[in-house]
This record gives sequence, structure tokens and C-alpha cells, in this order.
Amino acid sequence: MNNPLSTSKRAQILLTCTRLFRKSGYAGTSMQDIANELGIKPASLYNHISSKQDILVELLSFGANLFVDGMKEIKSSKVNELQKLERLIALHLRITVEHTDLMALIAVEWRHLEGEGLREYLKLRNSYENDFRIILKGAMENGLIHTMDIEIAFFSILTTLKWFYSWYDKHSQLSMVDIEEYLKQLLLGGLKI
Amino acid sequence: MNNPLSTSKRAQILLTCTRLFRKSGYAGTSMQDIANELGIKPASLYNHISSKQDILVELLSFGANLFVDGMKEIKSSKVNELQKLERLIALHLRITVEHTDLMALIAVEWRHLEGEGLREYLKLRNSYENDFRIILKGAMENGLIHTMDIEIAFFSILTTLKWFYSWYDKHSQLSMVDIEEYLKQLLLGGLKI
DNA sequence: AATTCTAACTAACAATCATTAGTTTTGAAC
DNA sequence: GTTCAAAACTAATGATTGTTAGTTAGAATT
Repeated sequence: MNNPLSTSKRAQILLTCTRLFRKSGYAGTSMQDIANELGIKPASLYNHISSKQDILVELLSFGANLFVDGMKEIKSSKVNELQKLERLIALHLRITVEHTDLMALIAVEWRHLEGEGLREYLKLRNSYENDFRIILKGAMENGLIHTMDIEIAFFSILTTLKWFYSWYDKHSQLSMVDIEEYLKQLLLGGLKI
Repeated sequence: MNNPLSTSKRAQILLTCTRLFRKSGYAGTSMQDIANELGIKPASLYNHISSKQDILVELLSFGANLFVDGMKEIKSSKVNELQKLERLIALHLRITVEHTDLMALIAVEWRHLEGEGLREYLKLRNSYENDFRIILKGAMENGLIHTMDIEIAFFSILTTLKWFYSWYDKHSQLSMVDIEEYLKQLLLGGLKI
């Protein structure tokens, strides 16, 4: 196991940071906090990571790629745009369930990225959002959903999906199948022809 | 003008902090940053405010009361629940337009509140959200909108409204009347009978 | 048993953090 | 022109920030 990206202790640090960054924010979490949580001294962290910023880059890059990879699969699937929208909702739901804390970083903490890390992240995010927009637009143009201002519809759908993790936390006892059905009804029900 | 809450310089500080807290977050904004923006030394800030936390309390208390006051008026209005929902959307839109940066603090930075300030804020927020929920529930029970899971519908509507400021920033050239119509169609269109 | 490697440690760094005390400047009222 | 208060300043506080250097303990490999 000589892959530096999957060393157990490193993964443990990343997981801890996901939780702490969610709870107190990136700027509100110190290396001391992180070390305390792991039962080691702050300096020891640097045997596994190169900087605090590096942790944020790593986490958000991982998160962004979850969405980009999911989008790639949905884009190439041979179904109509309405069905693609349903699959996008399912994708967000799945990632939210599997990586709840990480979604908080995607929603809020990404803006603490700096320099190249920020640029890389925004590239992935823009790519994903543009693909999303194109699918939504296609659904309108093909008469699958009602025509309306594309930007405001896109904003509303994506915002609900992006912040869904905060709702999911308190209602995770519901079955995923039910939640998925609710979300589809709520986000697409009013749009569908 | 001897009201300490509306001294010009104090108001200037609060306004600057709203902008800075939005941009870099509460923890990511230093007293140095605030002082720089105002062209004074950090220590001079303490002639006008008692602490950094005090600024956050002040801003969020002001913001929360905008919503609580608006809700009080809507609650007592003699219209049906669907119309009350429409007025709530208009309320959020109005506050967003008039206090765009402040909405970012309401969406994200409130969690940096501590102790009594946090408790006070949550009291106001819970009061507002419960009233909102009751109106939404009433609209369902009176057959004005489709019956569905109340918590997920409430979450989706409020989340879209709460984060609307980030959309508004980039699309503020549209007329408020148009935006209001879009929002109502989007948030209630799918729910209306 | 000797060597190598990992991952912890201590100690220290300069920088910045929010805040206080004490002092000087400013500007308006008298 | 003097008085007085508001609001700026300087200087310093102790704490905490992220990070580096150098060292040591323990486990794995030779």
C-alpha cells in the first residue's frame, strides 16, 4: 500500500477534517482542533499532509469529481432529458447519503480555496453546472417540461439539491426510495407537462 | 441623535462587516480587515463596538427581526394560506433586494454565534420557521395546494428563498415584479391545485 | 542483530489574533 | 479661545495561528 492518497492515517485525517470543517468552517477549524480529534500533536499532521489548504483542496477535488463522473454517465445515457433530470436528482441524493459532511464543504467551504486549487475546483463545478443547464434546457425545448426562465429554475433545483444534506441529517430514517420520489415530485412535479 | 444603535460610524462599521463577513466568513475576517476597509486602526473600532462577536449578534438580530416582523403582518392578514405563501415569497424577495449581503450571514454565518446571542437568534428563527410551516400545512389541509411531505416541501421552499441572494446578485437587472412572478410560479406552481 | 522507515514527538518560529490601557487629536459648542 | 467629549491614535497584552526543524520511539525489513 504505497499509494500516498489512500494511506489509512491520511484518509482518517481527511475524514476528520470533513466533519470539523462542516461543524466550524475551514477558517474556524485550527490544526490544533484537528490534531486533538485524532489524539496527536499538530506537528504530526505534517507527516501525512502538506498544509491545511491542501486538505481542503483534496476534499473538494474528490467531491467535485463525484459529480463530474456521475454527470458523464448520465450525459451519455440513452434516455430523454426528463429522465436525465430524474437521474441527476438520484445522483445528488446518493452522494448526499454517502458523503453527507462533504456536501457541507461543497455548499459553503469551497470559497476558502486559493489560487490553483480554486481555479481547478471552479473548472469542475462550471463544467458540471453547464451540463446540468443544457439538460434542463433540452427538456424545455423538447416540450417535456414547462417553459420558464431557465436560470431561475436551474438555480432553484440545484440549490435545493445542494443543501439537501442539511435536511437529510434530521430525516435520514426515511427510506431512500421514498426520499427520491419526494424530491422528484417536488423539483419536477411543478415543471412536468 | 444619541441612539447608540444608529450612530453613523457604528452603522458604517456594521455595513462594512456585513460585506466582509459575506465575502470571507466571520472567522475569516479579522478586526484588521475591518479597520483597513474603514481606513482606521483596529483598536479604534472599540470606540463603537464592544467585540467582534457583538457585531455578528447585532447584524443577525437585525436580520432575524426583519423576518419576524414581516411574518407578524402576514399572519394577521385576512387572506387564505396560499396568498399568505405568496406574501412570504414577496417578503423574502424584498428583504433580499434591500439587504443582499445580510442574507449571506443569515444563510451561513449564524453558526458562529455563541452563548446567549445564539440562543436568542435560534428563538427568532424557530418562531419564524414554525409560523411558515403552519401556513404551509394550512394550505394543504384546506386543499389549496397538493398534499405531500410537509417537511421536505418546507425545506425546499425555504432553502431556495434563503439562498436566493446568491442568484439575485448576478441577475439583479430583472424587474422585481418579474422575479416575484417567477419565484411564485417555481415554488408554488407545482404545488397549486 | 542491524538497518530502514514510519510516524510520532518537542521546541520553536514569526505572524496574526481579539482586545485593553493610556494618550493624543479632532471638531463642535459655548 | 476655552472646554469637553468623541474618536482617533500608539503600544502592548497573552493567546493562538499554521508551519518547520530536528529528534526519538517502535515496527518492519534485511
